[in-house]
Parts: sequence; structure tokens; C-alpha cells
Amino acid sequence: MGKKEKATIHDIATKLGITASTVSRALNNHPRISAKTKKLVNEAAKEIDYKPNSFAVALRNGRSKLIGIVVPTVNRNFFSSVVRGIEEFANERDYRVIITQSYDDYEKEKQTVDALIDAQVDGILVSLGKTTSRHQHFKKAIDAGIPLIFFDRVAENLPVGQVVIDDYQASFKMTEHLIKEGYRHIAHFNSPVPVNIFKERYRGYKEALETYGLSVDPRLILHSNLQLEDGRDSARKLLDRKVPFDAIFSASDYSIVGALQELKKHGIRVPEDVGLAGFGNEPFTEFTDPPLSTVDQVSIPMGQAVAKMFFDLLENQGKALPVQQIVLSSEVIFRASTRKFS
Amino acid sequence: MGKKEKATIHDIATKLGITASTVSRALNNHPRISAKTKKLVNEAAKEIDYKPNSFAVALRNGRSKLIGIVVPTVNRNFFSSVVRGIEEFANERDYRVIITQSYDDYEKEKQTVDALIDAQVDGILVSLGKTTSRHQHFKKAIDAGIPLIFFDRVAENLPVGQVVIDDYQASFKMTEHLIKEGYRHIAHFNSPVPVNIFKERYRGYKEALETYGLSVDPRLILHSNLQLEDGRDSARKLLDRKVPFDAIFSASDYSIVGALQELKKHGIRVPEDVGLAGFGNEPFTEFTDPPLSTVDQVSIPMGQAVAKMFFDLLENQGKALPVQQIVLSSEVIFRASTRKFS
DNA sequence: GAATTGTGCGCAATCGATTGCATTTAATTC
DNA sequence: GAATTAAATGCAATCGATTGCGCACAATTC
Repeated sequence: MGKKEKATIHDIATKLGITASTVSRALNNHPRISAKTKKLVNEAAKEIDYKPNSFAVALRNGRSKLIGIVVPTVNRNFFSSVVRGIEEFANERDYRVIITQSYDDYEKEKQTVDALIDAQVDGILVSLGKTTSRHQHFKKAIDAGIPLIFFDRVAENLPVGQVVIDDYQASFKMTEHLIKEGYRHIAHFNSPVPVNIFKERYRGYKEALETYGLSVDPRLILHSNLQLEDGRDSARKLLDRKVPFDAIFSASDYSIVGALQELKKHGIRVPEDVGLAGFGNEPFTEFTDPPLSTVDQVSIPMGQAVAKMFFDLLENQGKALPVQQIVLSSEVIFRASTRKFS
Repeated sequence: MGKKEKATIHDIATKLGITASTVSRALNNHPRISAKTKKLVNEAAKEIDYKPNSFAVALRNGRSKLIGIVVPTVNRNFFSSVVRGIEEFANERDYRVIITQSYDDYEKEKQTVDALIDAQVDGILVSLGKTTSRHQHFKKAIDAGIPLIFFDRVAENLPVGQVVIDDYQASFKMTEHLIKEGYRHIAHFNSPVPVNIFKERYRGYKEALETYGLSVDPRLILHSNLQLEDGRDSARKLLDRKVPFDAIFSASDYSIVGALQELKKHGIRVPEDVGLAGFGNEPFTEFTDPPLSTVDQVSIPMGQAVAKMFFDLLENQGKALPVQQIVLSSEVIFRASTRKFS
């Protein structure tokens, strides 16, 4: 186990008979260092495999070259893809990414943000947990001067950058699609949690109905946690209520799969009897029978947009830029589950 | 934007009229510091919200309290769950986790490992990419004295710790199950990549057949990249070959879903005509019609085991511990796709 | 040739925390 | 009460890289 000692600028300095200052400047391409010395230093550095000590650099410069990400869970296609987008963008700029998960738990989210601040990340990129209502932990980051950006699930009353998709538009389009396919009694699954994405999805549903002269029937709107089980439950409730419905548009792919299972169990045909549409474009929506219509949240571009916004902030740190909000347009995917006639 | 200056031990020292050394020792509970001083220091620290500068600590102690993780992608249930297991274990011990992705690309994996070494993580936990055959980049880490552990997809000829599941056992059991259900001509999807997990899964399949006196027909064994499309292709090939088969056991959930879709398209009933079993327990296996039998890779316990092994190494650093291999027993899940009679 | 400007590099402090080696003060021993 | 030992804290160097200031020497100007 040949535990090599790491090379430092002092090793290079000794080797060349110069001082560490000169070595440092040479490596950083300082104008006051002669071309000859720079060449020598760079060669020596390569030779002894010198790599700067990131802690020394961070300590001195106050920059860690680390970005903290907080997501509810990486175990979801959407989030892991956003992370991927961020990571690719950041790595190209020699930044690393620390990923943390809040598991939709407020306490955990708080701890994790604190930990990132302690770790002195250069920025924090967050998608809020479902149970987060207070924002004290984020104010801390802002006070510490750490750039903060929200994506997807955003905090609306904090003066920080945001990247979201056009949940309203997408929701409107999907509902419109259902209407145009001939469905008239469209139920809606949503979350009771007051987060922007859910509110906007509801709004899109509602306004599409209104635009096409259909009434919004509160008995067809079901609130739940939108997981698989919740979808089953909600479908069962719909059937029990005996209010006729011929389509369901859910704010989540998980619950629409639950509904699909429940409807099948009752011998109800999809899409002939009931049309189904979800939200999120989780991979499994393609694999169900029939494949489910859903909304793709353009996750990788979102990750890139978030990362780009971060680096923009970094470059202009202190310069009190106007707070940006980027809205990406999502893609509505029509699959067999909403084809009434075909 | 009240960019607060971070408090240091010197601030505490000045405040109390003592030196930074004493403050440092007090905070670290050094025995030679009086109880009274410790109390004063801790109170002052709380009051001015002192948080140690992690870079200064890391620079001085040579420990970063960071763990690097390298996985092919977090965008897979299995990997993101392992990560979750590691993260939970590590966070409890005040360690952070840097997650990187190799995207199954050798070059990217190399870069990412180098970057982690540069970032001076205290350990690197790796699941190999599919295209990784050379291991030079890992030797570097070992030379640098950084604990290295593999999980799931391991490098077999490196003297480092490993955590794997009993792929062989699981594969054997699943094949056995198919046989006991009455399937006799069991096809097998596997990867041509010479990675332990695939070799073991094949071995389990083969030996189960042999144990039950069934012949291993090479025409029923198909190699591919095991993605969804590959599953479709392989199923089509099987059908074209006109070699009778009544079950498929795939080394991956993705390709078995592809097969399911293809078979359905040809009017072949699952599980009556053909039984299907996958590997990985991806969430969607539960949502297909019929739900698919598969193998759960006990991902969270695996993450915990990996993390635990890391901390064990850390405690005994230098002490040349014997290289450990932990084999976790996985859980074989029987669902409707393999119930020939029921 | 004296004065000015420029070039190339070294000195030493700094970032914040830790620690071996004093030094001071208090407690104990004879 | 002087001498010894123990307890509590301070001093200063250190981890590795960066940077303002200053010094030497060379090049330029008049």
C-alpha cells in the first residue's frame, strides 16, 4: 500500500530552487512571471503529478467549487434526471455536486440545508419537500451569501431564482386533449399540499374545462398524496360515488397507474370506457397496458437551466441581479390511454 | 442581503479573553481544559452561531468527511436506493456524500474517480460501469491511501472490499421456481459484458436447469444490452428461431418488459403460454400487466453495508485489515407473470 | 550617465483550526 | 514554607495555497 505523499507547490519550488509564491503564480498564469519559469513549473508539476490541495485553495479563496442539491429523493426519474443535467453542466466547469435528499420531510430538509451551509458549498439548488412550509432554513443560506435557486417545487415568497415548467400550460393542453378526444366528464387527482406545481396543474385543468364550456364538478376532484395506493383509493371512491366519469387526469403518474389497476379490476376498459392521463413521464408509463398519456417535464434541460442560472449568479456575485424566473415549456405526450377512437 | 461574516474560534477567544488554542481544545473536549472554560466556550459558540470551517479542519487534519460514490446512473431504482442507504448511514456519522455518475462510460468513470481523489474524499464507493475493464484509475486511489469499496458490479482482481448480492442463488431460485411451475423450455437474456453479476446470474440459471435434468439450449440464450428495446428484439428473435420456449428469465427487468410487450403483440399469453421473470425489482415490474416476477436486490441494506464497511476501514486505517467480501441474500419475488397454474 | 520605468521574483502574512512544547498558577507533599 | 507535581492555558508552528508589498536588476528615456 504505497501511500504516496501528495505533492505540494513547495515540492515544486524546492525542485526548481525558487519559492512557492512563484510557483503559485506560475501555475495561475500570473502576468508578472516569465514564460520560461512558467514552462519549467508546469513541467515539474506534471512530472511529480502535482494536484492542488482543494481545501487549501478553498480555505484561502473562500470558494469550495461544490454545489449542493436538495431534492425530495433521487429515486424518481424526474429528479435524478434534473440532477444529471446539473451535474453535467457543473462538471464541465470543474465544479462537483453534493446531492442530498429531504425525503419530503421538513426536518430532514432543514438539517440537510444546514449541513450544506456548513460544508460551505458555493450554491444551493433546491426542489422543495412536500411538507415544507416555513423557509427559515433558506433565509440562513441567503444571509450567508450563498446563491440559492429553486426548481420545480419552488418557494414563492422568497426573492431567489427559479426554474419551473409551465405546469399550467401542460395541464391545460392535456385536459384539452381529453376533451377533443370526446371525453366529457373528466375527473382530476391532485394533492392537497399548497405547492406551486399542484396549484398550477389544477388551474390548467379547471380553465380548460371552462374554456370548452364544461362544468367543474367538485365531486370529480380528489385530493391525496398521489402515490400508487392513493390512485387505487381515489379510483374506488370515484366508482362508489356513482357520479359518471369517462376520464381521469392526474397530477402524478403514480396515482394514475393505481387508477388503471383499479379500473381494470372492475372490468372497465381503458381508453374505451375511461381515458387516463398522468403527469411526469415516469418510465413505467410507457410500459403499462395501455401506455399512459403524460407530461414530460424536460428534466435534463431543467437541470442545465438551473446550473446555468447558478453560474450566472456566481459571476455577478454581489451585483444584486434582478431575480430571474425561467419557465420551460414541457412536452405533452399522447399515448394509447387517451385515444377514445382509434 | 446581510452577508454575515462567519464566526471563528478567534472571535470566541477574543470575546472571552483567552486564546484560540484554548477555544479549540475546549470545543474538542480536551482533558486538560477546565470544565468551567469548556462551559463558557460552548455557550459563547452557541451565542455567536459558531460553525467550524470545514476546509480549515480538513486541511489541518487531512480528513474531508466526504465520501465519493460512483454509480453508472442514479436514474435507476436500484442505484438510487443504494445511495440512499449509504447517505443515511453516513449522515448519522456527520459525513457528506458526493454522488457521481459514470453513465456506464469508461472515460467518464476515470475522470470522475480522479476528480474525487482531487477533492480528497475520505473514501470511494463504486459500482462499476459496463465498459470498465481496466482498473488503473482505482489503483491511483489505493495508492493515495483512500479506502475503496465496490458494490454490486465489482472488480474481481483488486484487493479491496466488496458488497454484493447472491446473484447466483437468486438466479438459481428463480429458475427453479419456473421449473416447478411447469415451464420446461426456459430462455435466458443476459449481457455479453464480463461483469460478475451477469456471470453469476447465468451460472445460477444454468445450474438450476442441470440440477433438474433439463438441458441448456444455447439457442435459448440471448445476449444484449438488456434495455427495453433489446428485450423486444430478443423476444422477436426467439419467436423467429422457432425453437419452442415457454418461459424467459432475464438478467434485467428492462428487457423482460420489452419481451412482454413483444409477446403480447403476437397474441402470446403471459403467464399461460410463456412465463416471464426479470431481475432488479424495478418499480414498474409491479405495474405491468401481468406484474412481473423479479429479484429484489436489497438495495438499501446494501448501501448500509457498504457504508459500514467504509467506516470500519476508516477506524482501522493503516492496519491492513483482511479484505472483506459481504454477500447479502436477495429476495426472489414471485408475481403473476410466472404462475402457470393459478 | 543619472533617472525613470518595467520585469521577475522573494518575503511574509493570511485563510481557520489544531497541537507539541512551554509557561504559569494551583494543589500536593514532606 | 520550600519543593515537587499536577492542572490549565498560552505560544508558535503547521496544513497548502494565495497575494500585497518590496527589492533587485534590466531596459528605457533624456
